[in-house]
Amino acid sequence: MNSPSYTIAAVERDTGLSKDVLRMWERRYGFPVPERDGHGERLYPAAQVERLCAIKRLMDQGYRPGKLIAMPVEELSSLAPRRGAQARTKGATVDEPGQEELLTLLRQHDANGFVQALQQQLARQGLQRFVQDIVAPLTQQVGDAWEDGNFEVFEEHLFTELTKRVLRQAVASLPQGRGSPRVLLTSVPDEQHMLGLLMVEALLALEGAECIPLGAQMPVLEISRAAAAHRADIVALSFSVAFPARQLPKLLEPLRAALPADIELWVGGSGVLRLNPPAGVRRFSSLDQGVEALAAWRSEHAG
Amino acid sequence: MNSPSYTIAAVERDTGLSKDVLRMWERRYGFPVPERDGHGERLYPAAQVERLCAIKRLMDQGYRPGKLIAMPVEELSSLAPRRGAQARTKGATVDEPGQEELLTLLRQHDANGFVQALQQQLARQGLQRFVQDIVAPLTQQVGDAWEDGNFEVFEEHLFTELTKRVLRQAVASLPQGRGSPRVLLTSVPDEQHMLGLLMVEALLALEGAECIPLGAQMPVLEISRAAAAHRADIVALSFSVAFPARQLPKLLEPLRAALPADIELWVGGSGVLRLNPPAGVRRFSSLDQGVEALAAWRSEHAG
DNA sequence: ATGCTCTGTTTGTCCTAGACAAATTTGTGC
DNA sequence: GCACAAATTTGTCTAGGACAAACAGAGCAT
Repeated sequence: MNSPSYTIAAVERDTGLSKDVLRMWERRYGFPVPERDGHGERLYPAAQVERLCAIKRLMDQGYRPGKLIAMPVEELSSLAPRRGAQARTKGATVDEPGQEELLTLLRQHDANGFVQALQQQLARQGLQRFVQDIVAPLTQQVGDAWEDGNFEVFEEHLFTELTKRVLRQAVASLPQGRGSPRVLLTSVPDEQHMLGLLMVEALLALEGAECIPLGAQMPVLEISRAAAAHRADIVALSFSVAFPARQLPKLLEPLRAALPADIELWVGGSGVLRLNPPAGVRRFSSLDQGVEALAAWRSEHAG
Repeated sequence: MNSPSYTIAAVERDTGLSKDVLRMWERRYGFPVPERDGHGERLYPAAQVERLCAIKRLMDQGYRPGKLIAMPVEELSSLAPRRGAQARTKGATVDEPGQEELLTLLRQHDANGFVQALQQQLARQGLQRFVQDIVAPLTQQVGDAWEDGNFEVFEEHLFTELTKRVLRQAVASLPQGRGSPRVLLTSVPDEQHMLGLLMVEALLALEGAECIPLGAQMPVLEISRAAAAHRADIVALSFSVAFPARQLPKLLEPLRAALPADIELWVGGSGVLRLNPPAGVRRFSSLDQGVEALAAWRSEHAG
C-alpha cells in the first residue's frame, strides 16, 4: 500500500497547474520537489499533489504563490475569504428568502431536495424572475463560497449540473417558433461554464428570440462558419471569471473580423466586466442589458 | 484588412495541437513556419492555422502527421474514410427507420425539427428503447460522420447539445425517489463528453437506481471525496474515444486505491473498449451490460 | 485621507535544443 | 499467411534562459 505517484502530466490534469509552472516553481521556490523515475522524469508523491491542490485553491482566492509556498502547513487555517470580502457582505443584504435554503440543501448533498426546491421556486415566480432573482444570485453565492473554500469542488459541480437541468427543462417547455432575431449562443475553447449562457438563453427565448444553443467550447474559426450556416443575427459568447482576461482582446478581434459586419457580436459574463470591448463588440455587465439590447435590436431592424 | 495572426497559445486552443507539438513539427518537418513578433515569439498566419486544423482533423481519422504535412493541398480531397471503413458499413446495416431523417435534419441545421423528431421517437418508443436504439446508434453515426469529415464541428456540437437536452428532460420526468444502489456519475478531467454518461443515467434511473450526476471533468482526488459525501455504492466513469488510452491505467489505479473497497468502480464508453481494466475496476463495452450489472449488484446486496 | 502615476518585484509563458519511449510500420523467418 | 524482431515515426519530457504582463508599494497630487 505505498502511496501512488503522479507523472507531471497527471499533476497538470488534477491540479490545473501547467507543466511549465510546476517546473518553474521547483526551480524557483524549491517546491514541489518530486522524485525521479529511471529516466529522470518527475514522479510526484500524493502528499505533494495534495499540497499543490490546496495552494491552487488558495491562489484562486487571490493569494499569491510566493507567499503560499513559503507557508508551512497552517495555510489550511488561512482558508479565510480574501478577495471581495466587501462584495460578499453586500451580496448578503439582498438575500432572497429561498436562497439560504437552497445553499443548505447543497451542503447536505441532497440532490433531490435541491431540484425540487428549485422547481418550486420556478413555478412560483415564473421563468424570468426565477433566472434573475434566484439562479443568478445563487450562482454568484456558490462562486463566492467556493472561492472562500466553503464549498467542495464536487458540491459546486453538483450545483451546476442540477441547475443546468432545471433551466434547460424550463427553456424546452417554451413555445419554440421561428422567432427573430436568431441568436447563436456558445463559448470559446477554454471556457466551459454554461450556466450564464443558459440564463441568457432563457431570457431571450422568453422574449421570443430564436436561440441556437451550440454548447460550450466552440473553436473560434468554427463560430463564424456556424453563424453563417444558421443565418444568425447575433452571436452571443459567455466568459466566466476564470477566463484569462488578457487573452480576451486577442481572441475577440479576429473573431469580429471573421464575422460578417451585419452579424452582431455580444459578450457577457463576469469574465468581461473589466474588458474594454473592441470595436463592433458589445459588452454586457448584467442580464437585464441583454433583454434591453434585444428590444433595441428589434426596433432597429423593424423595417 | 490584413489577416490576423495567432499566438502559439491561441493556435493550441483552436487546433488542439499542444505547443510542444507545434514547435516539434516546425523543427522536424518544416511546417508550420510562423512569423515572429518583436520578441521572437511565434505568430501564426491564419492560413497556416487553417491548414493545421485540416491536418488535425485528418489525424483524428487515423492518418499520420508525417504524411499529411508532406502533402501539398490535395489533402482536402483525401477526406475519405480510413480507420473503420468496415465498422461503418456494418453499422449502416442496422439502420433504424428514423435515423436517416434525424441526420438530415442536423445537416440542414434545423434545430427545432431535430428536437421535435427526437421527442417524437422518445414518446413512441419509451425511454429505454429510445436510448438504446436511437440515441446510442445516432451518436455513433455522428461520430463516424465527423471522423469522415462529413460533419462540421458546429453540427456535432449542436447535435450533442440538443440531444443532451432531450435526455435530461426525460430523466427529470422519471420518479426520483431514494433508490438503491446510489450511483455517482461523472468523468475525469480532459474528458468532457457527457452523452454516454447521460445514456447510462437514463437506463439506471429507469431501473430505479438513484443517480447522482456530477457533470464532467471531476478531478480524481475529488471523486473519492464525493463518493464518500454522497454515500455512493457505485462510481461510474465514462471515457470517449478521444481520451488518450495510455493514461487510463495510471489514472484508474490511484482512483481505485483511493476509493473504499466496498464502493464499486465502473468504467464505460468507447474509450475503454481496448482497456484491460485494473483489479477492482469493472469495464463495460455496451449499455446493456450496465443494466445487467445493476441487477447483479442488487441480488448480491439483497440482504 | 483618497486618488493618481511611477517604479520594483513577482510570476507565468515563451524560447531553444536534446533525449528517449511508446506506438506504429516494416522486414525477416517459418 | 502469421509471429516476432528491427527500424521508424511521433509525442512528451528535460534543462535553463529571457522577458513582459500583472501586481504591490512608494511618492506625489488633489
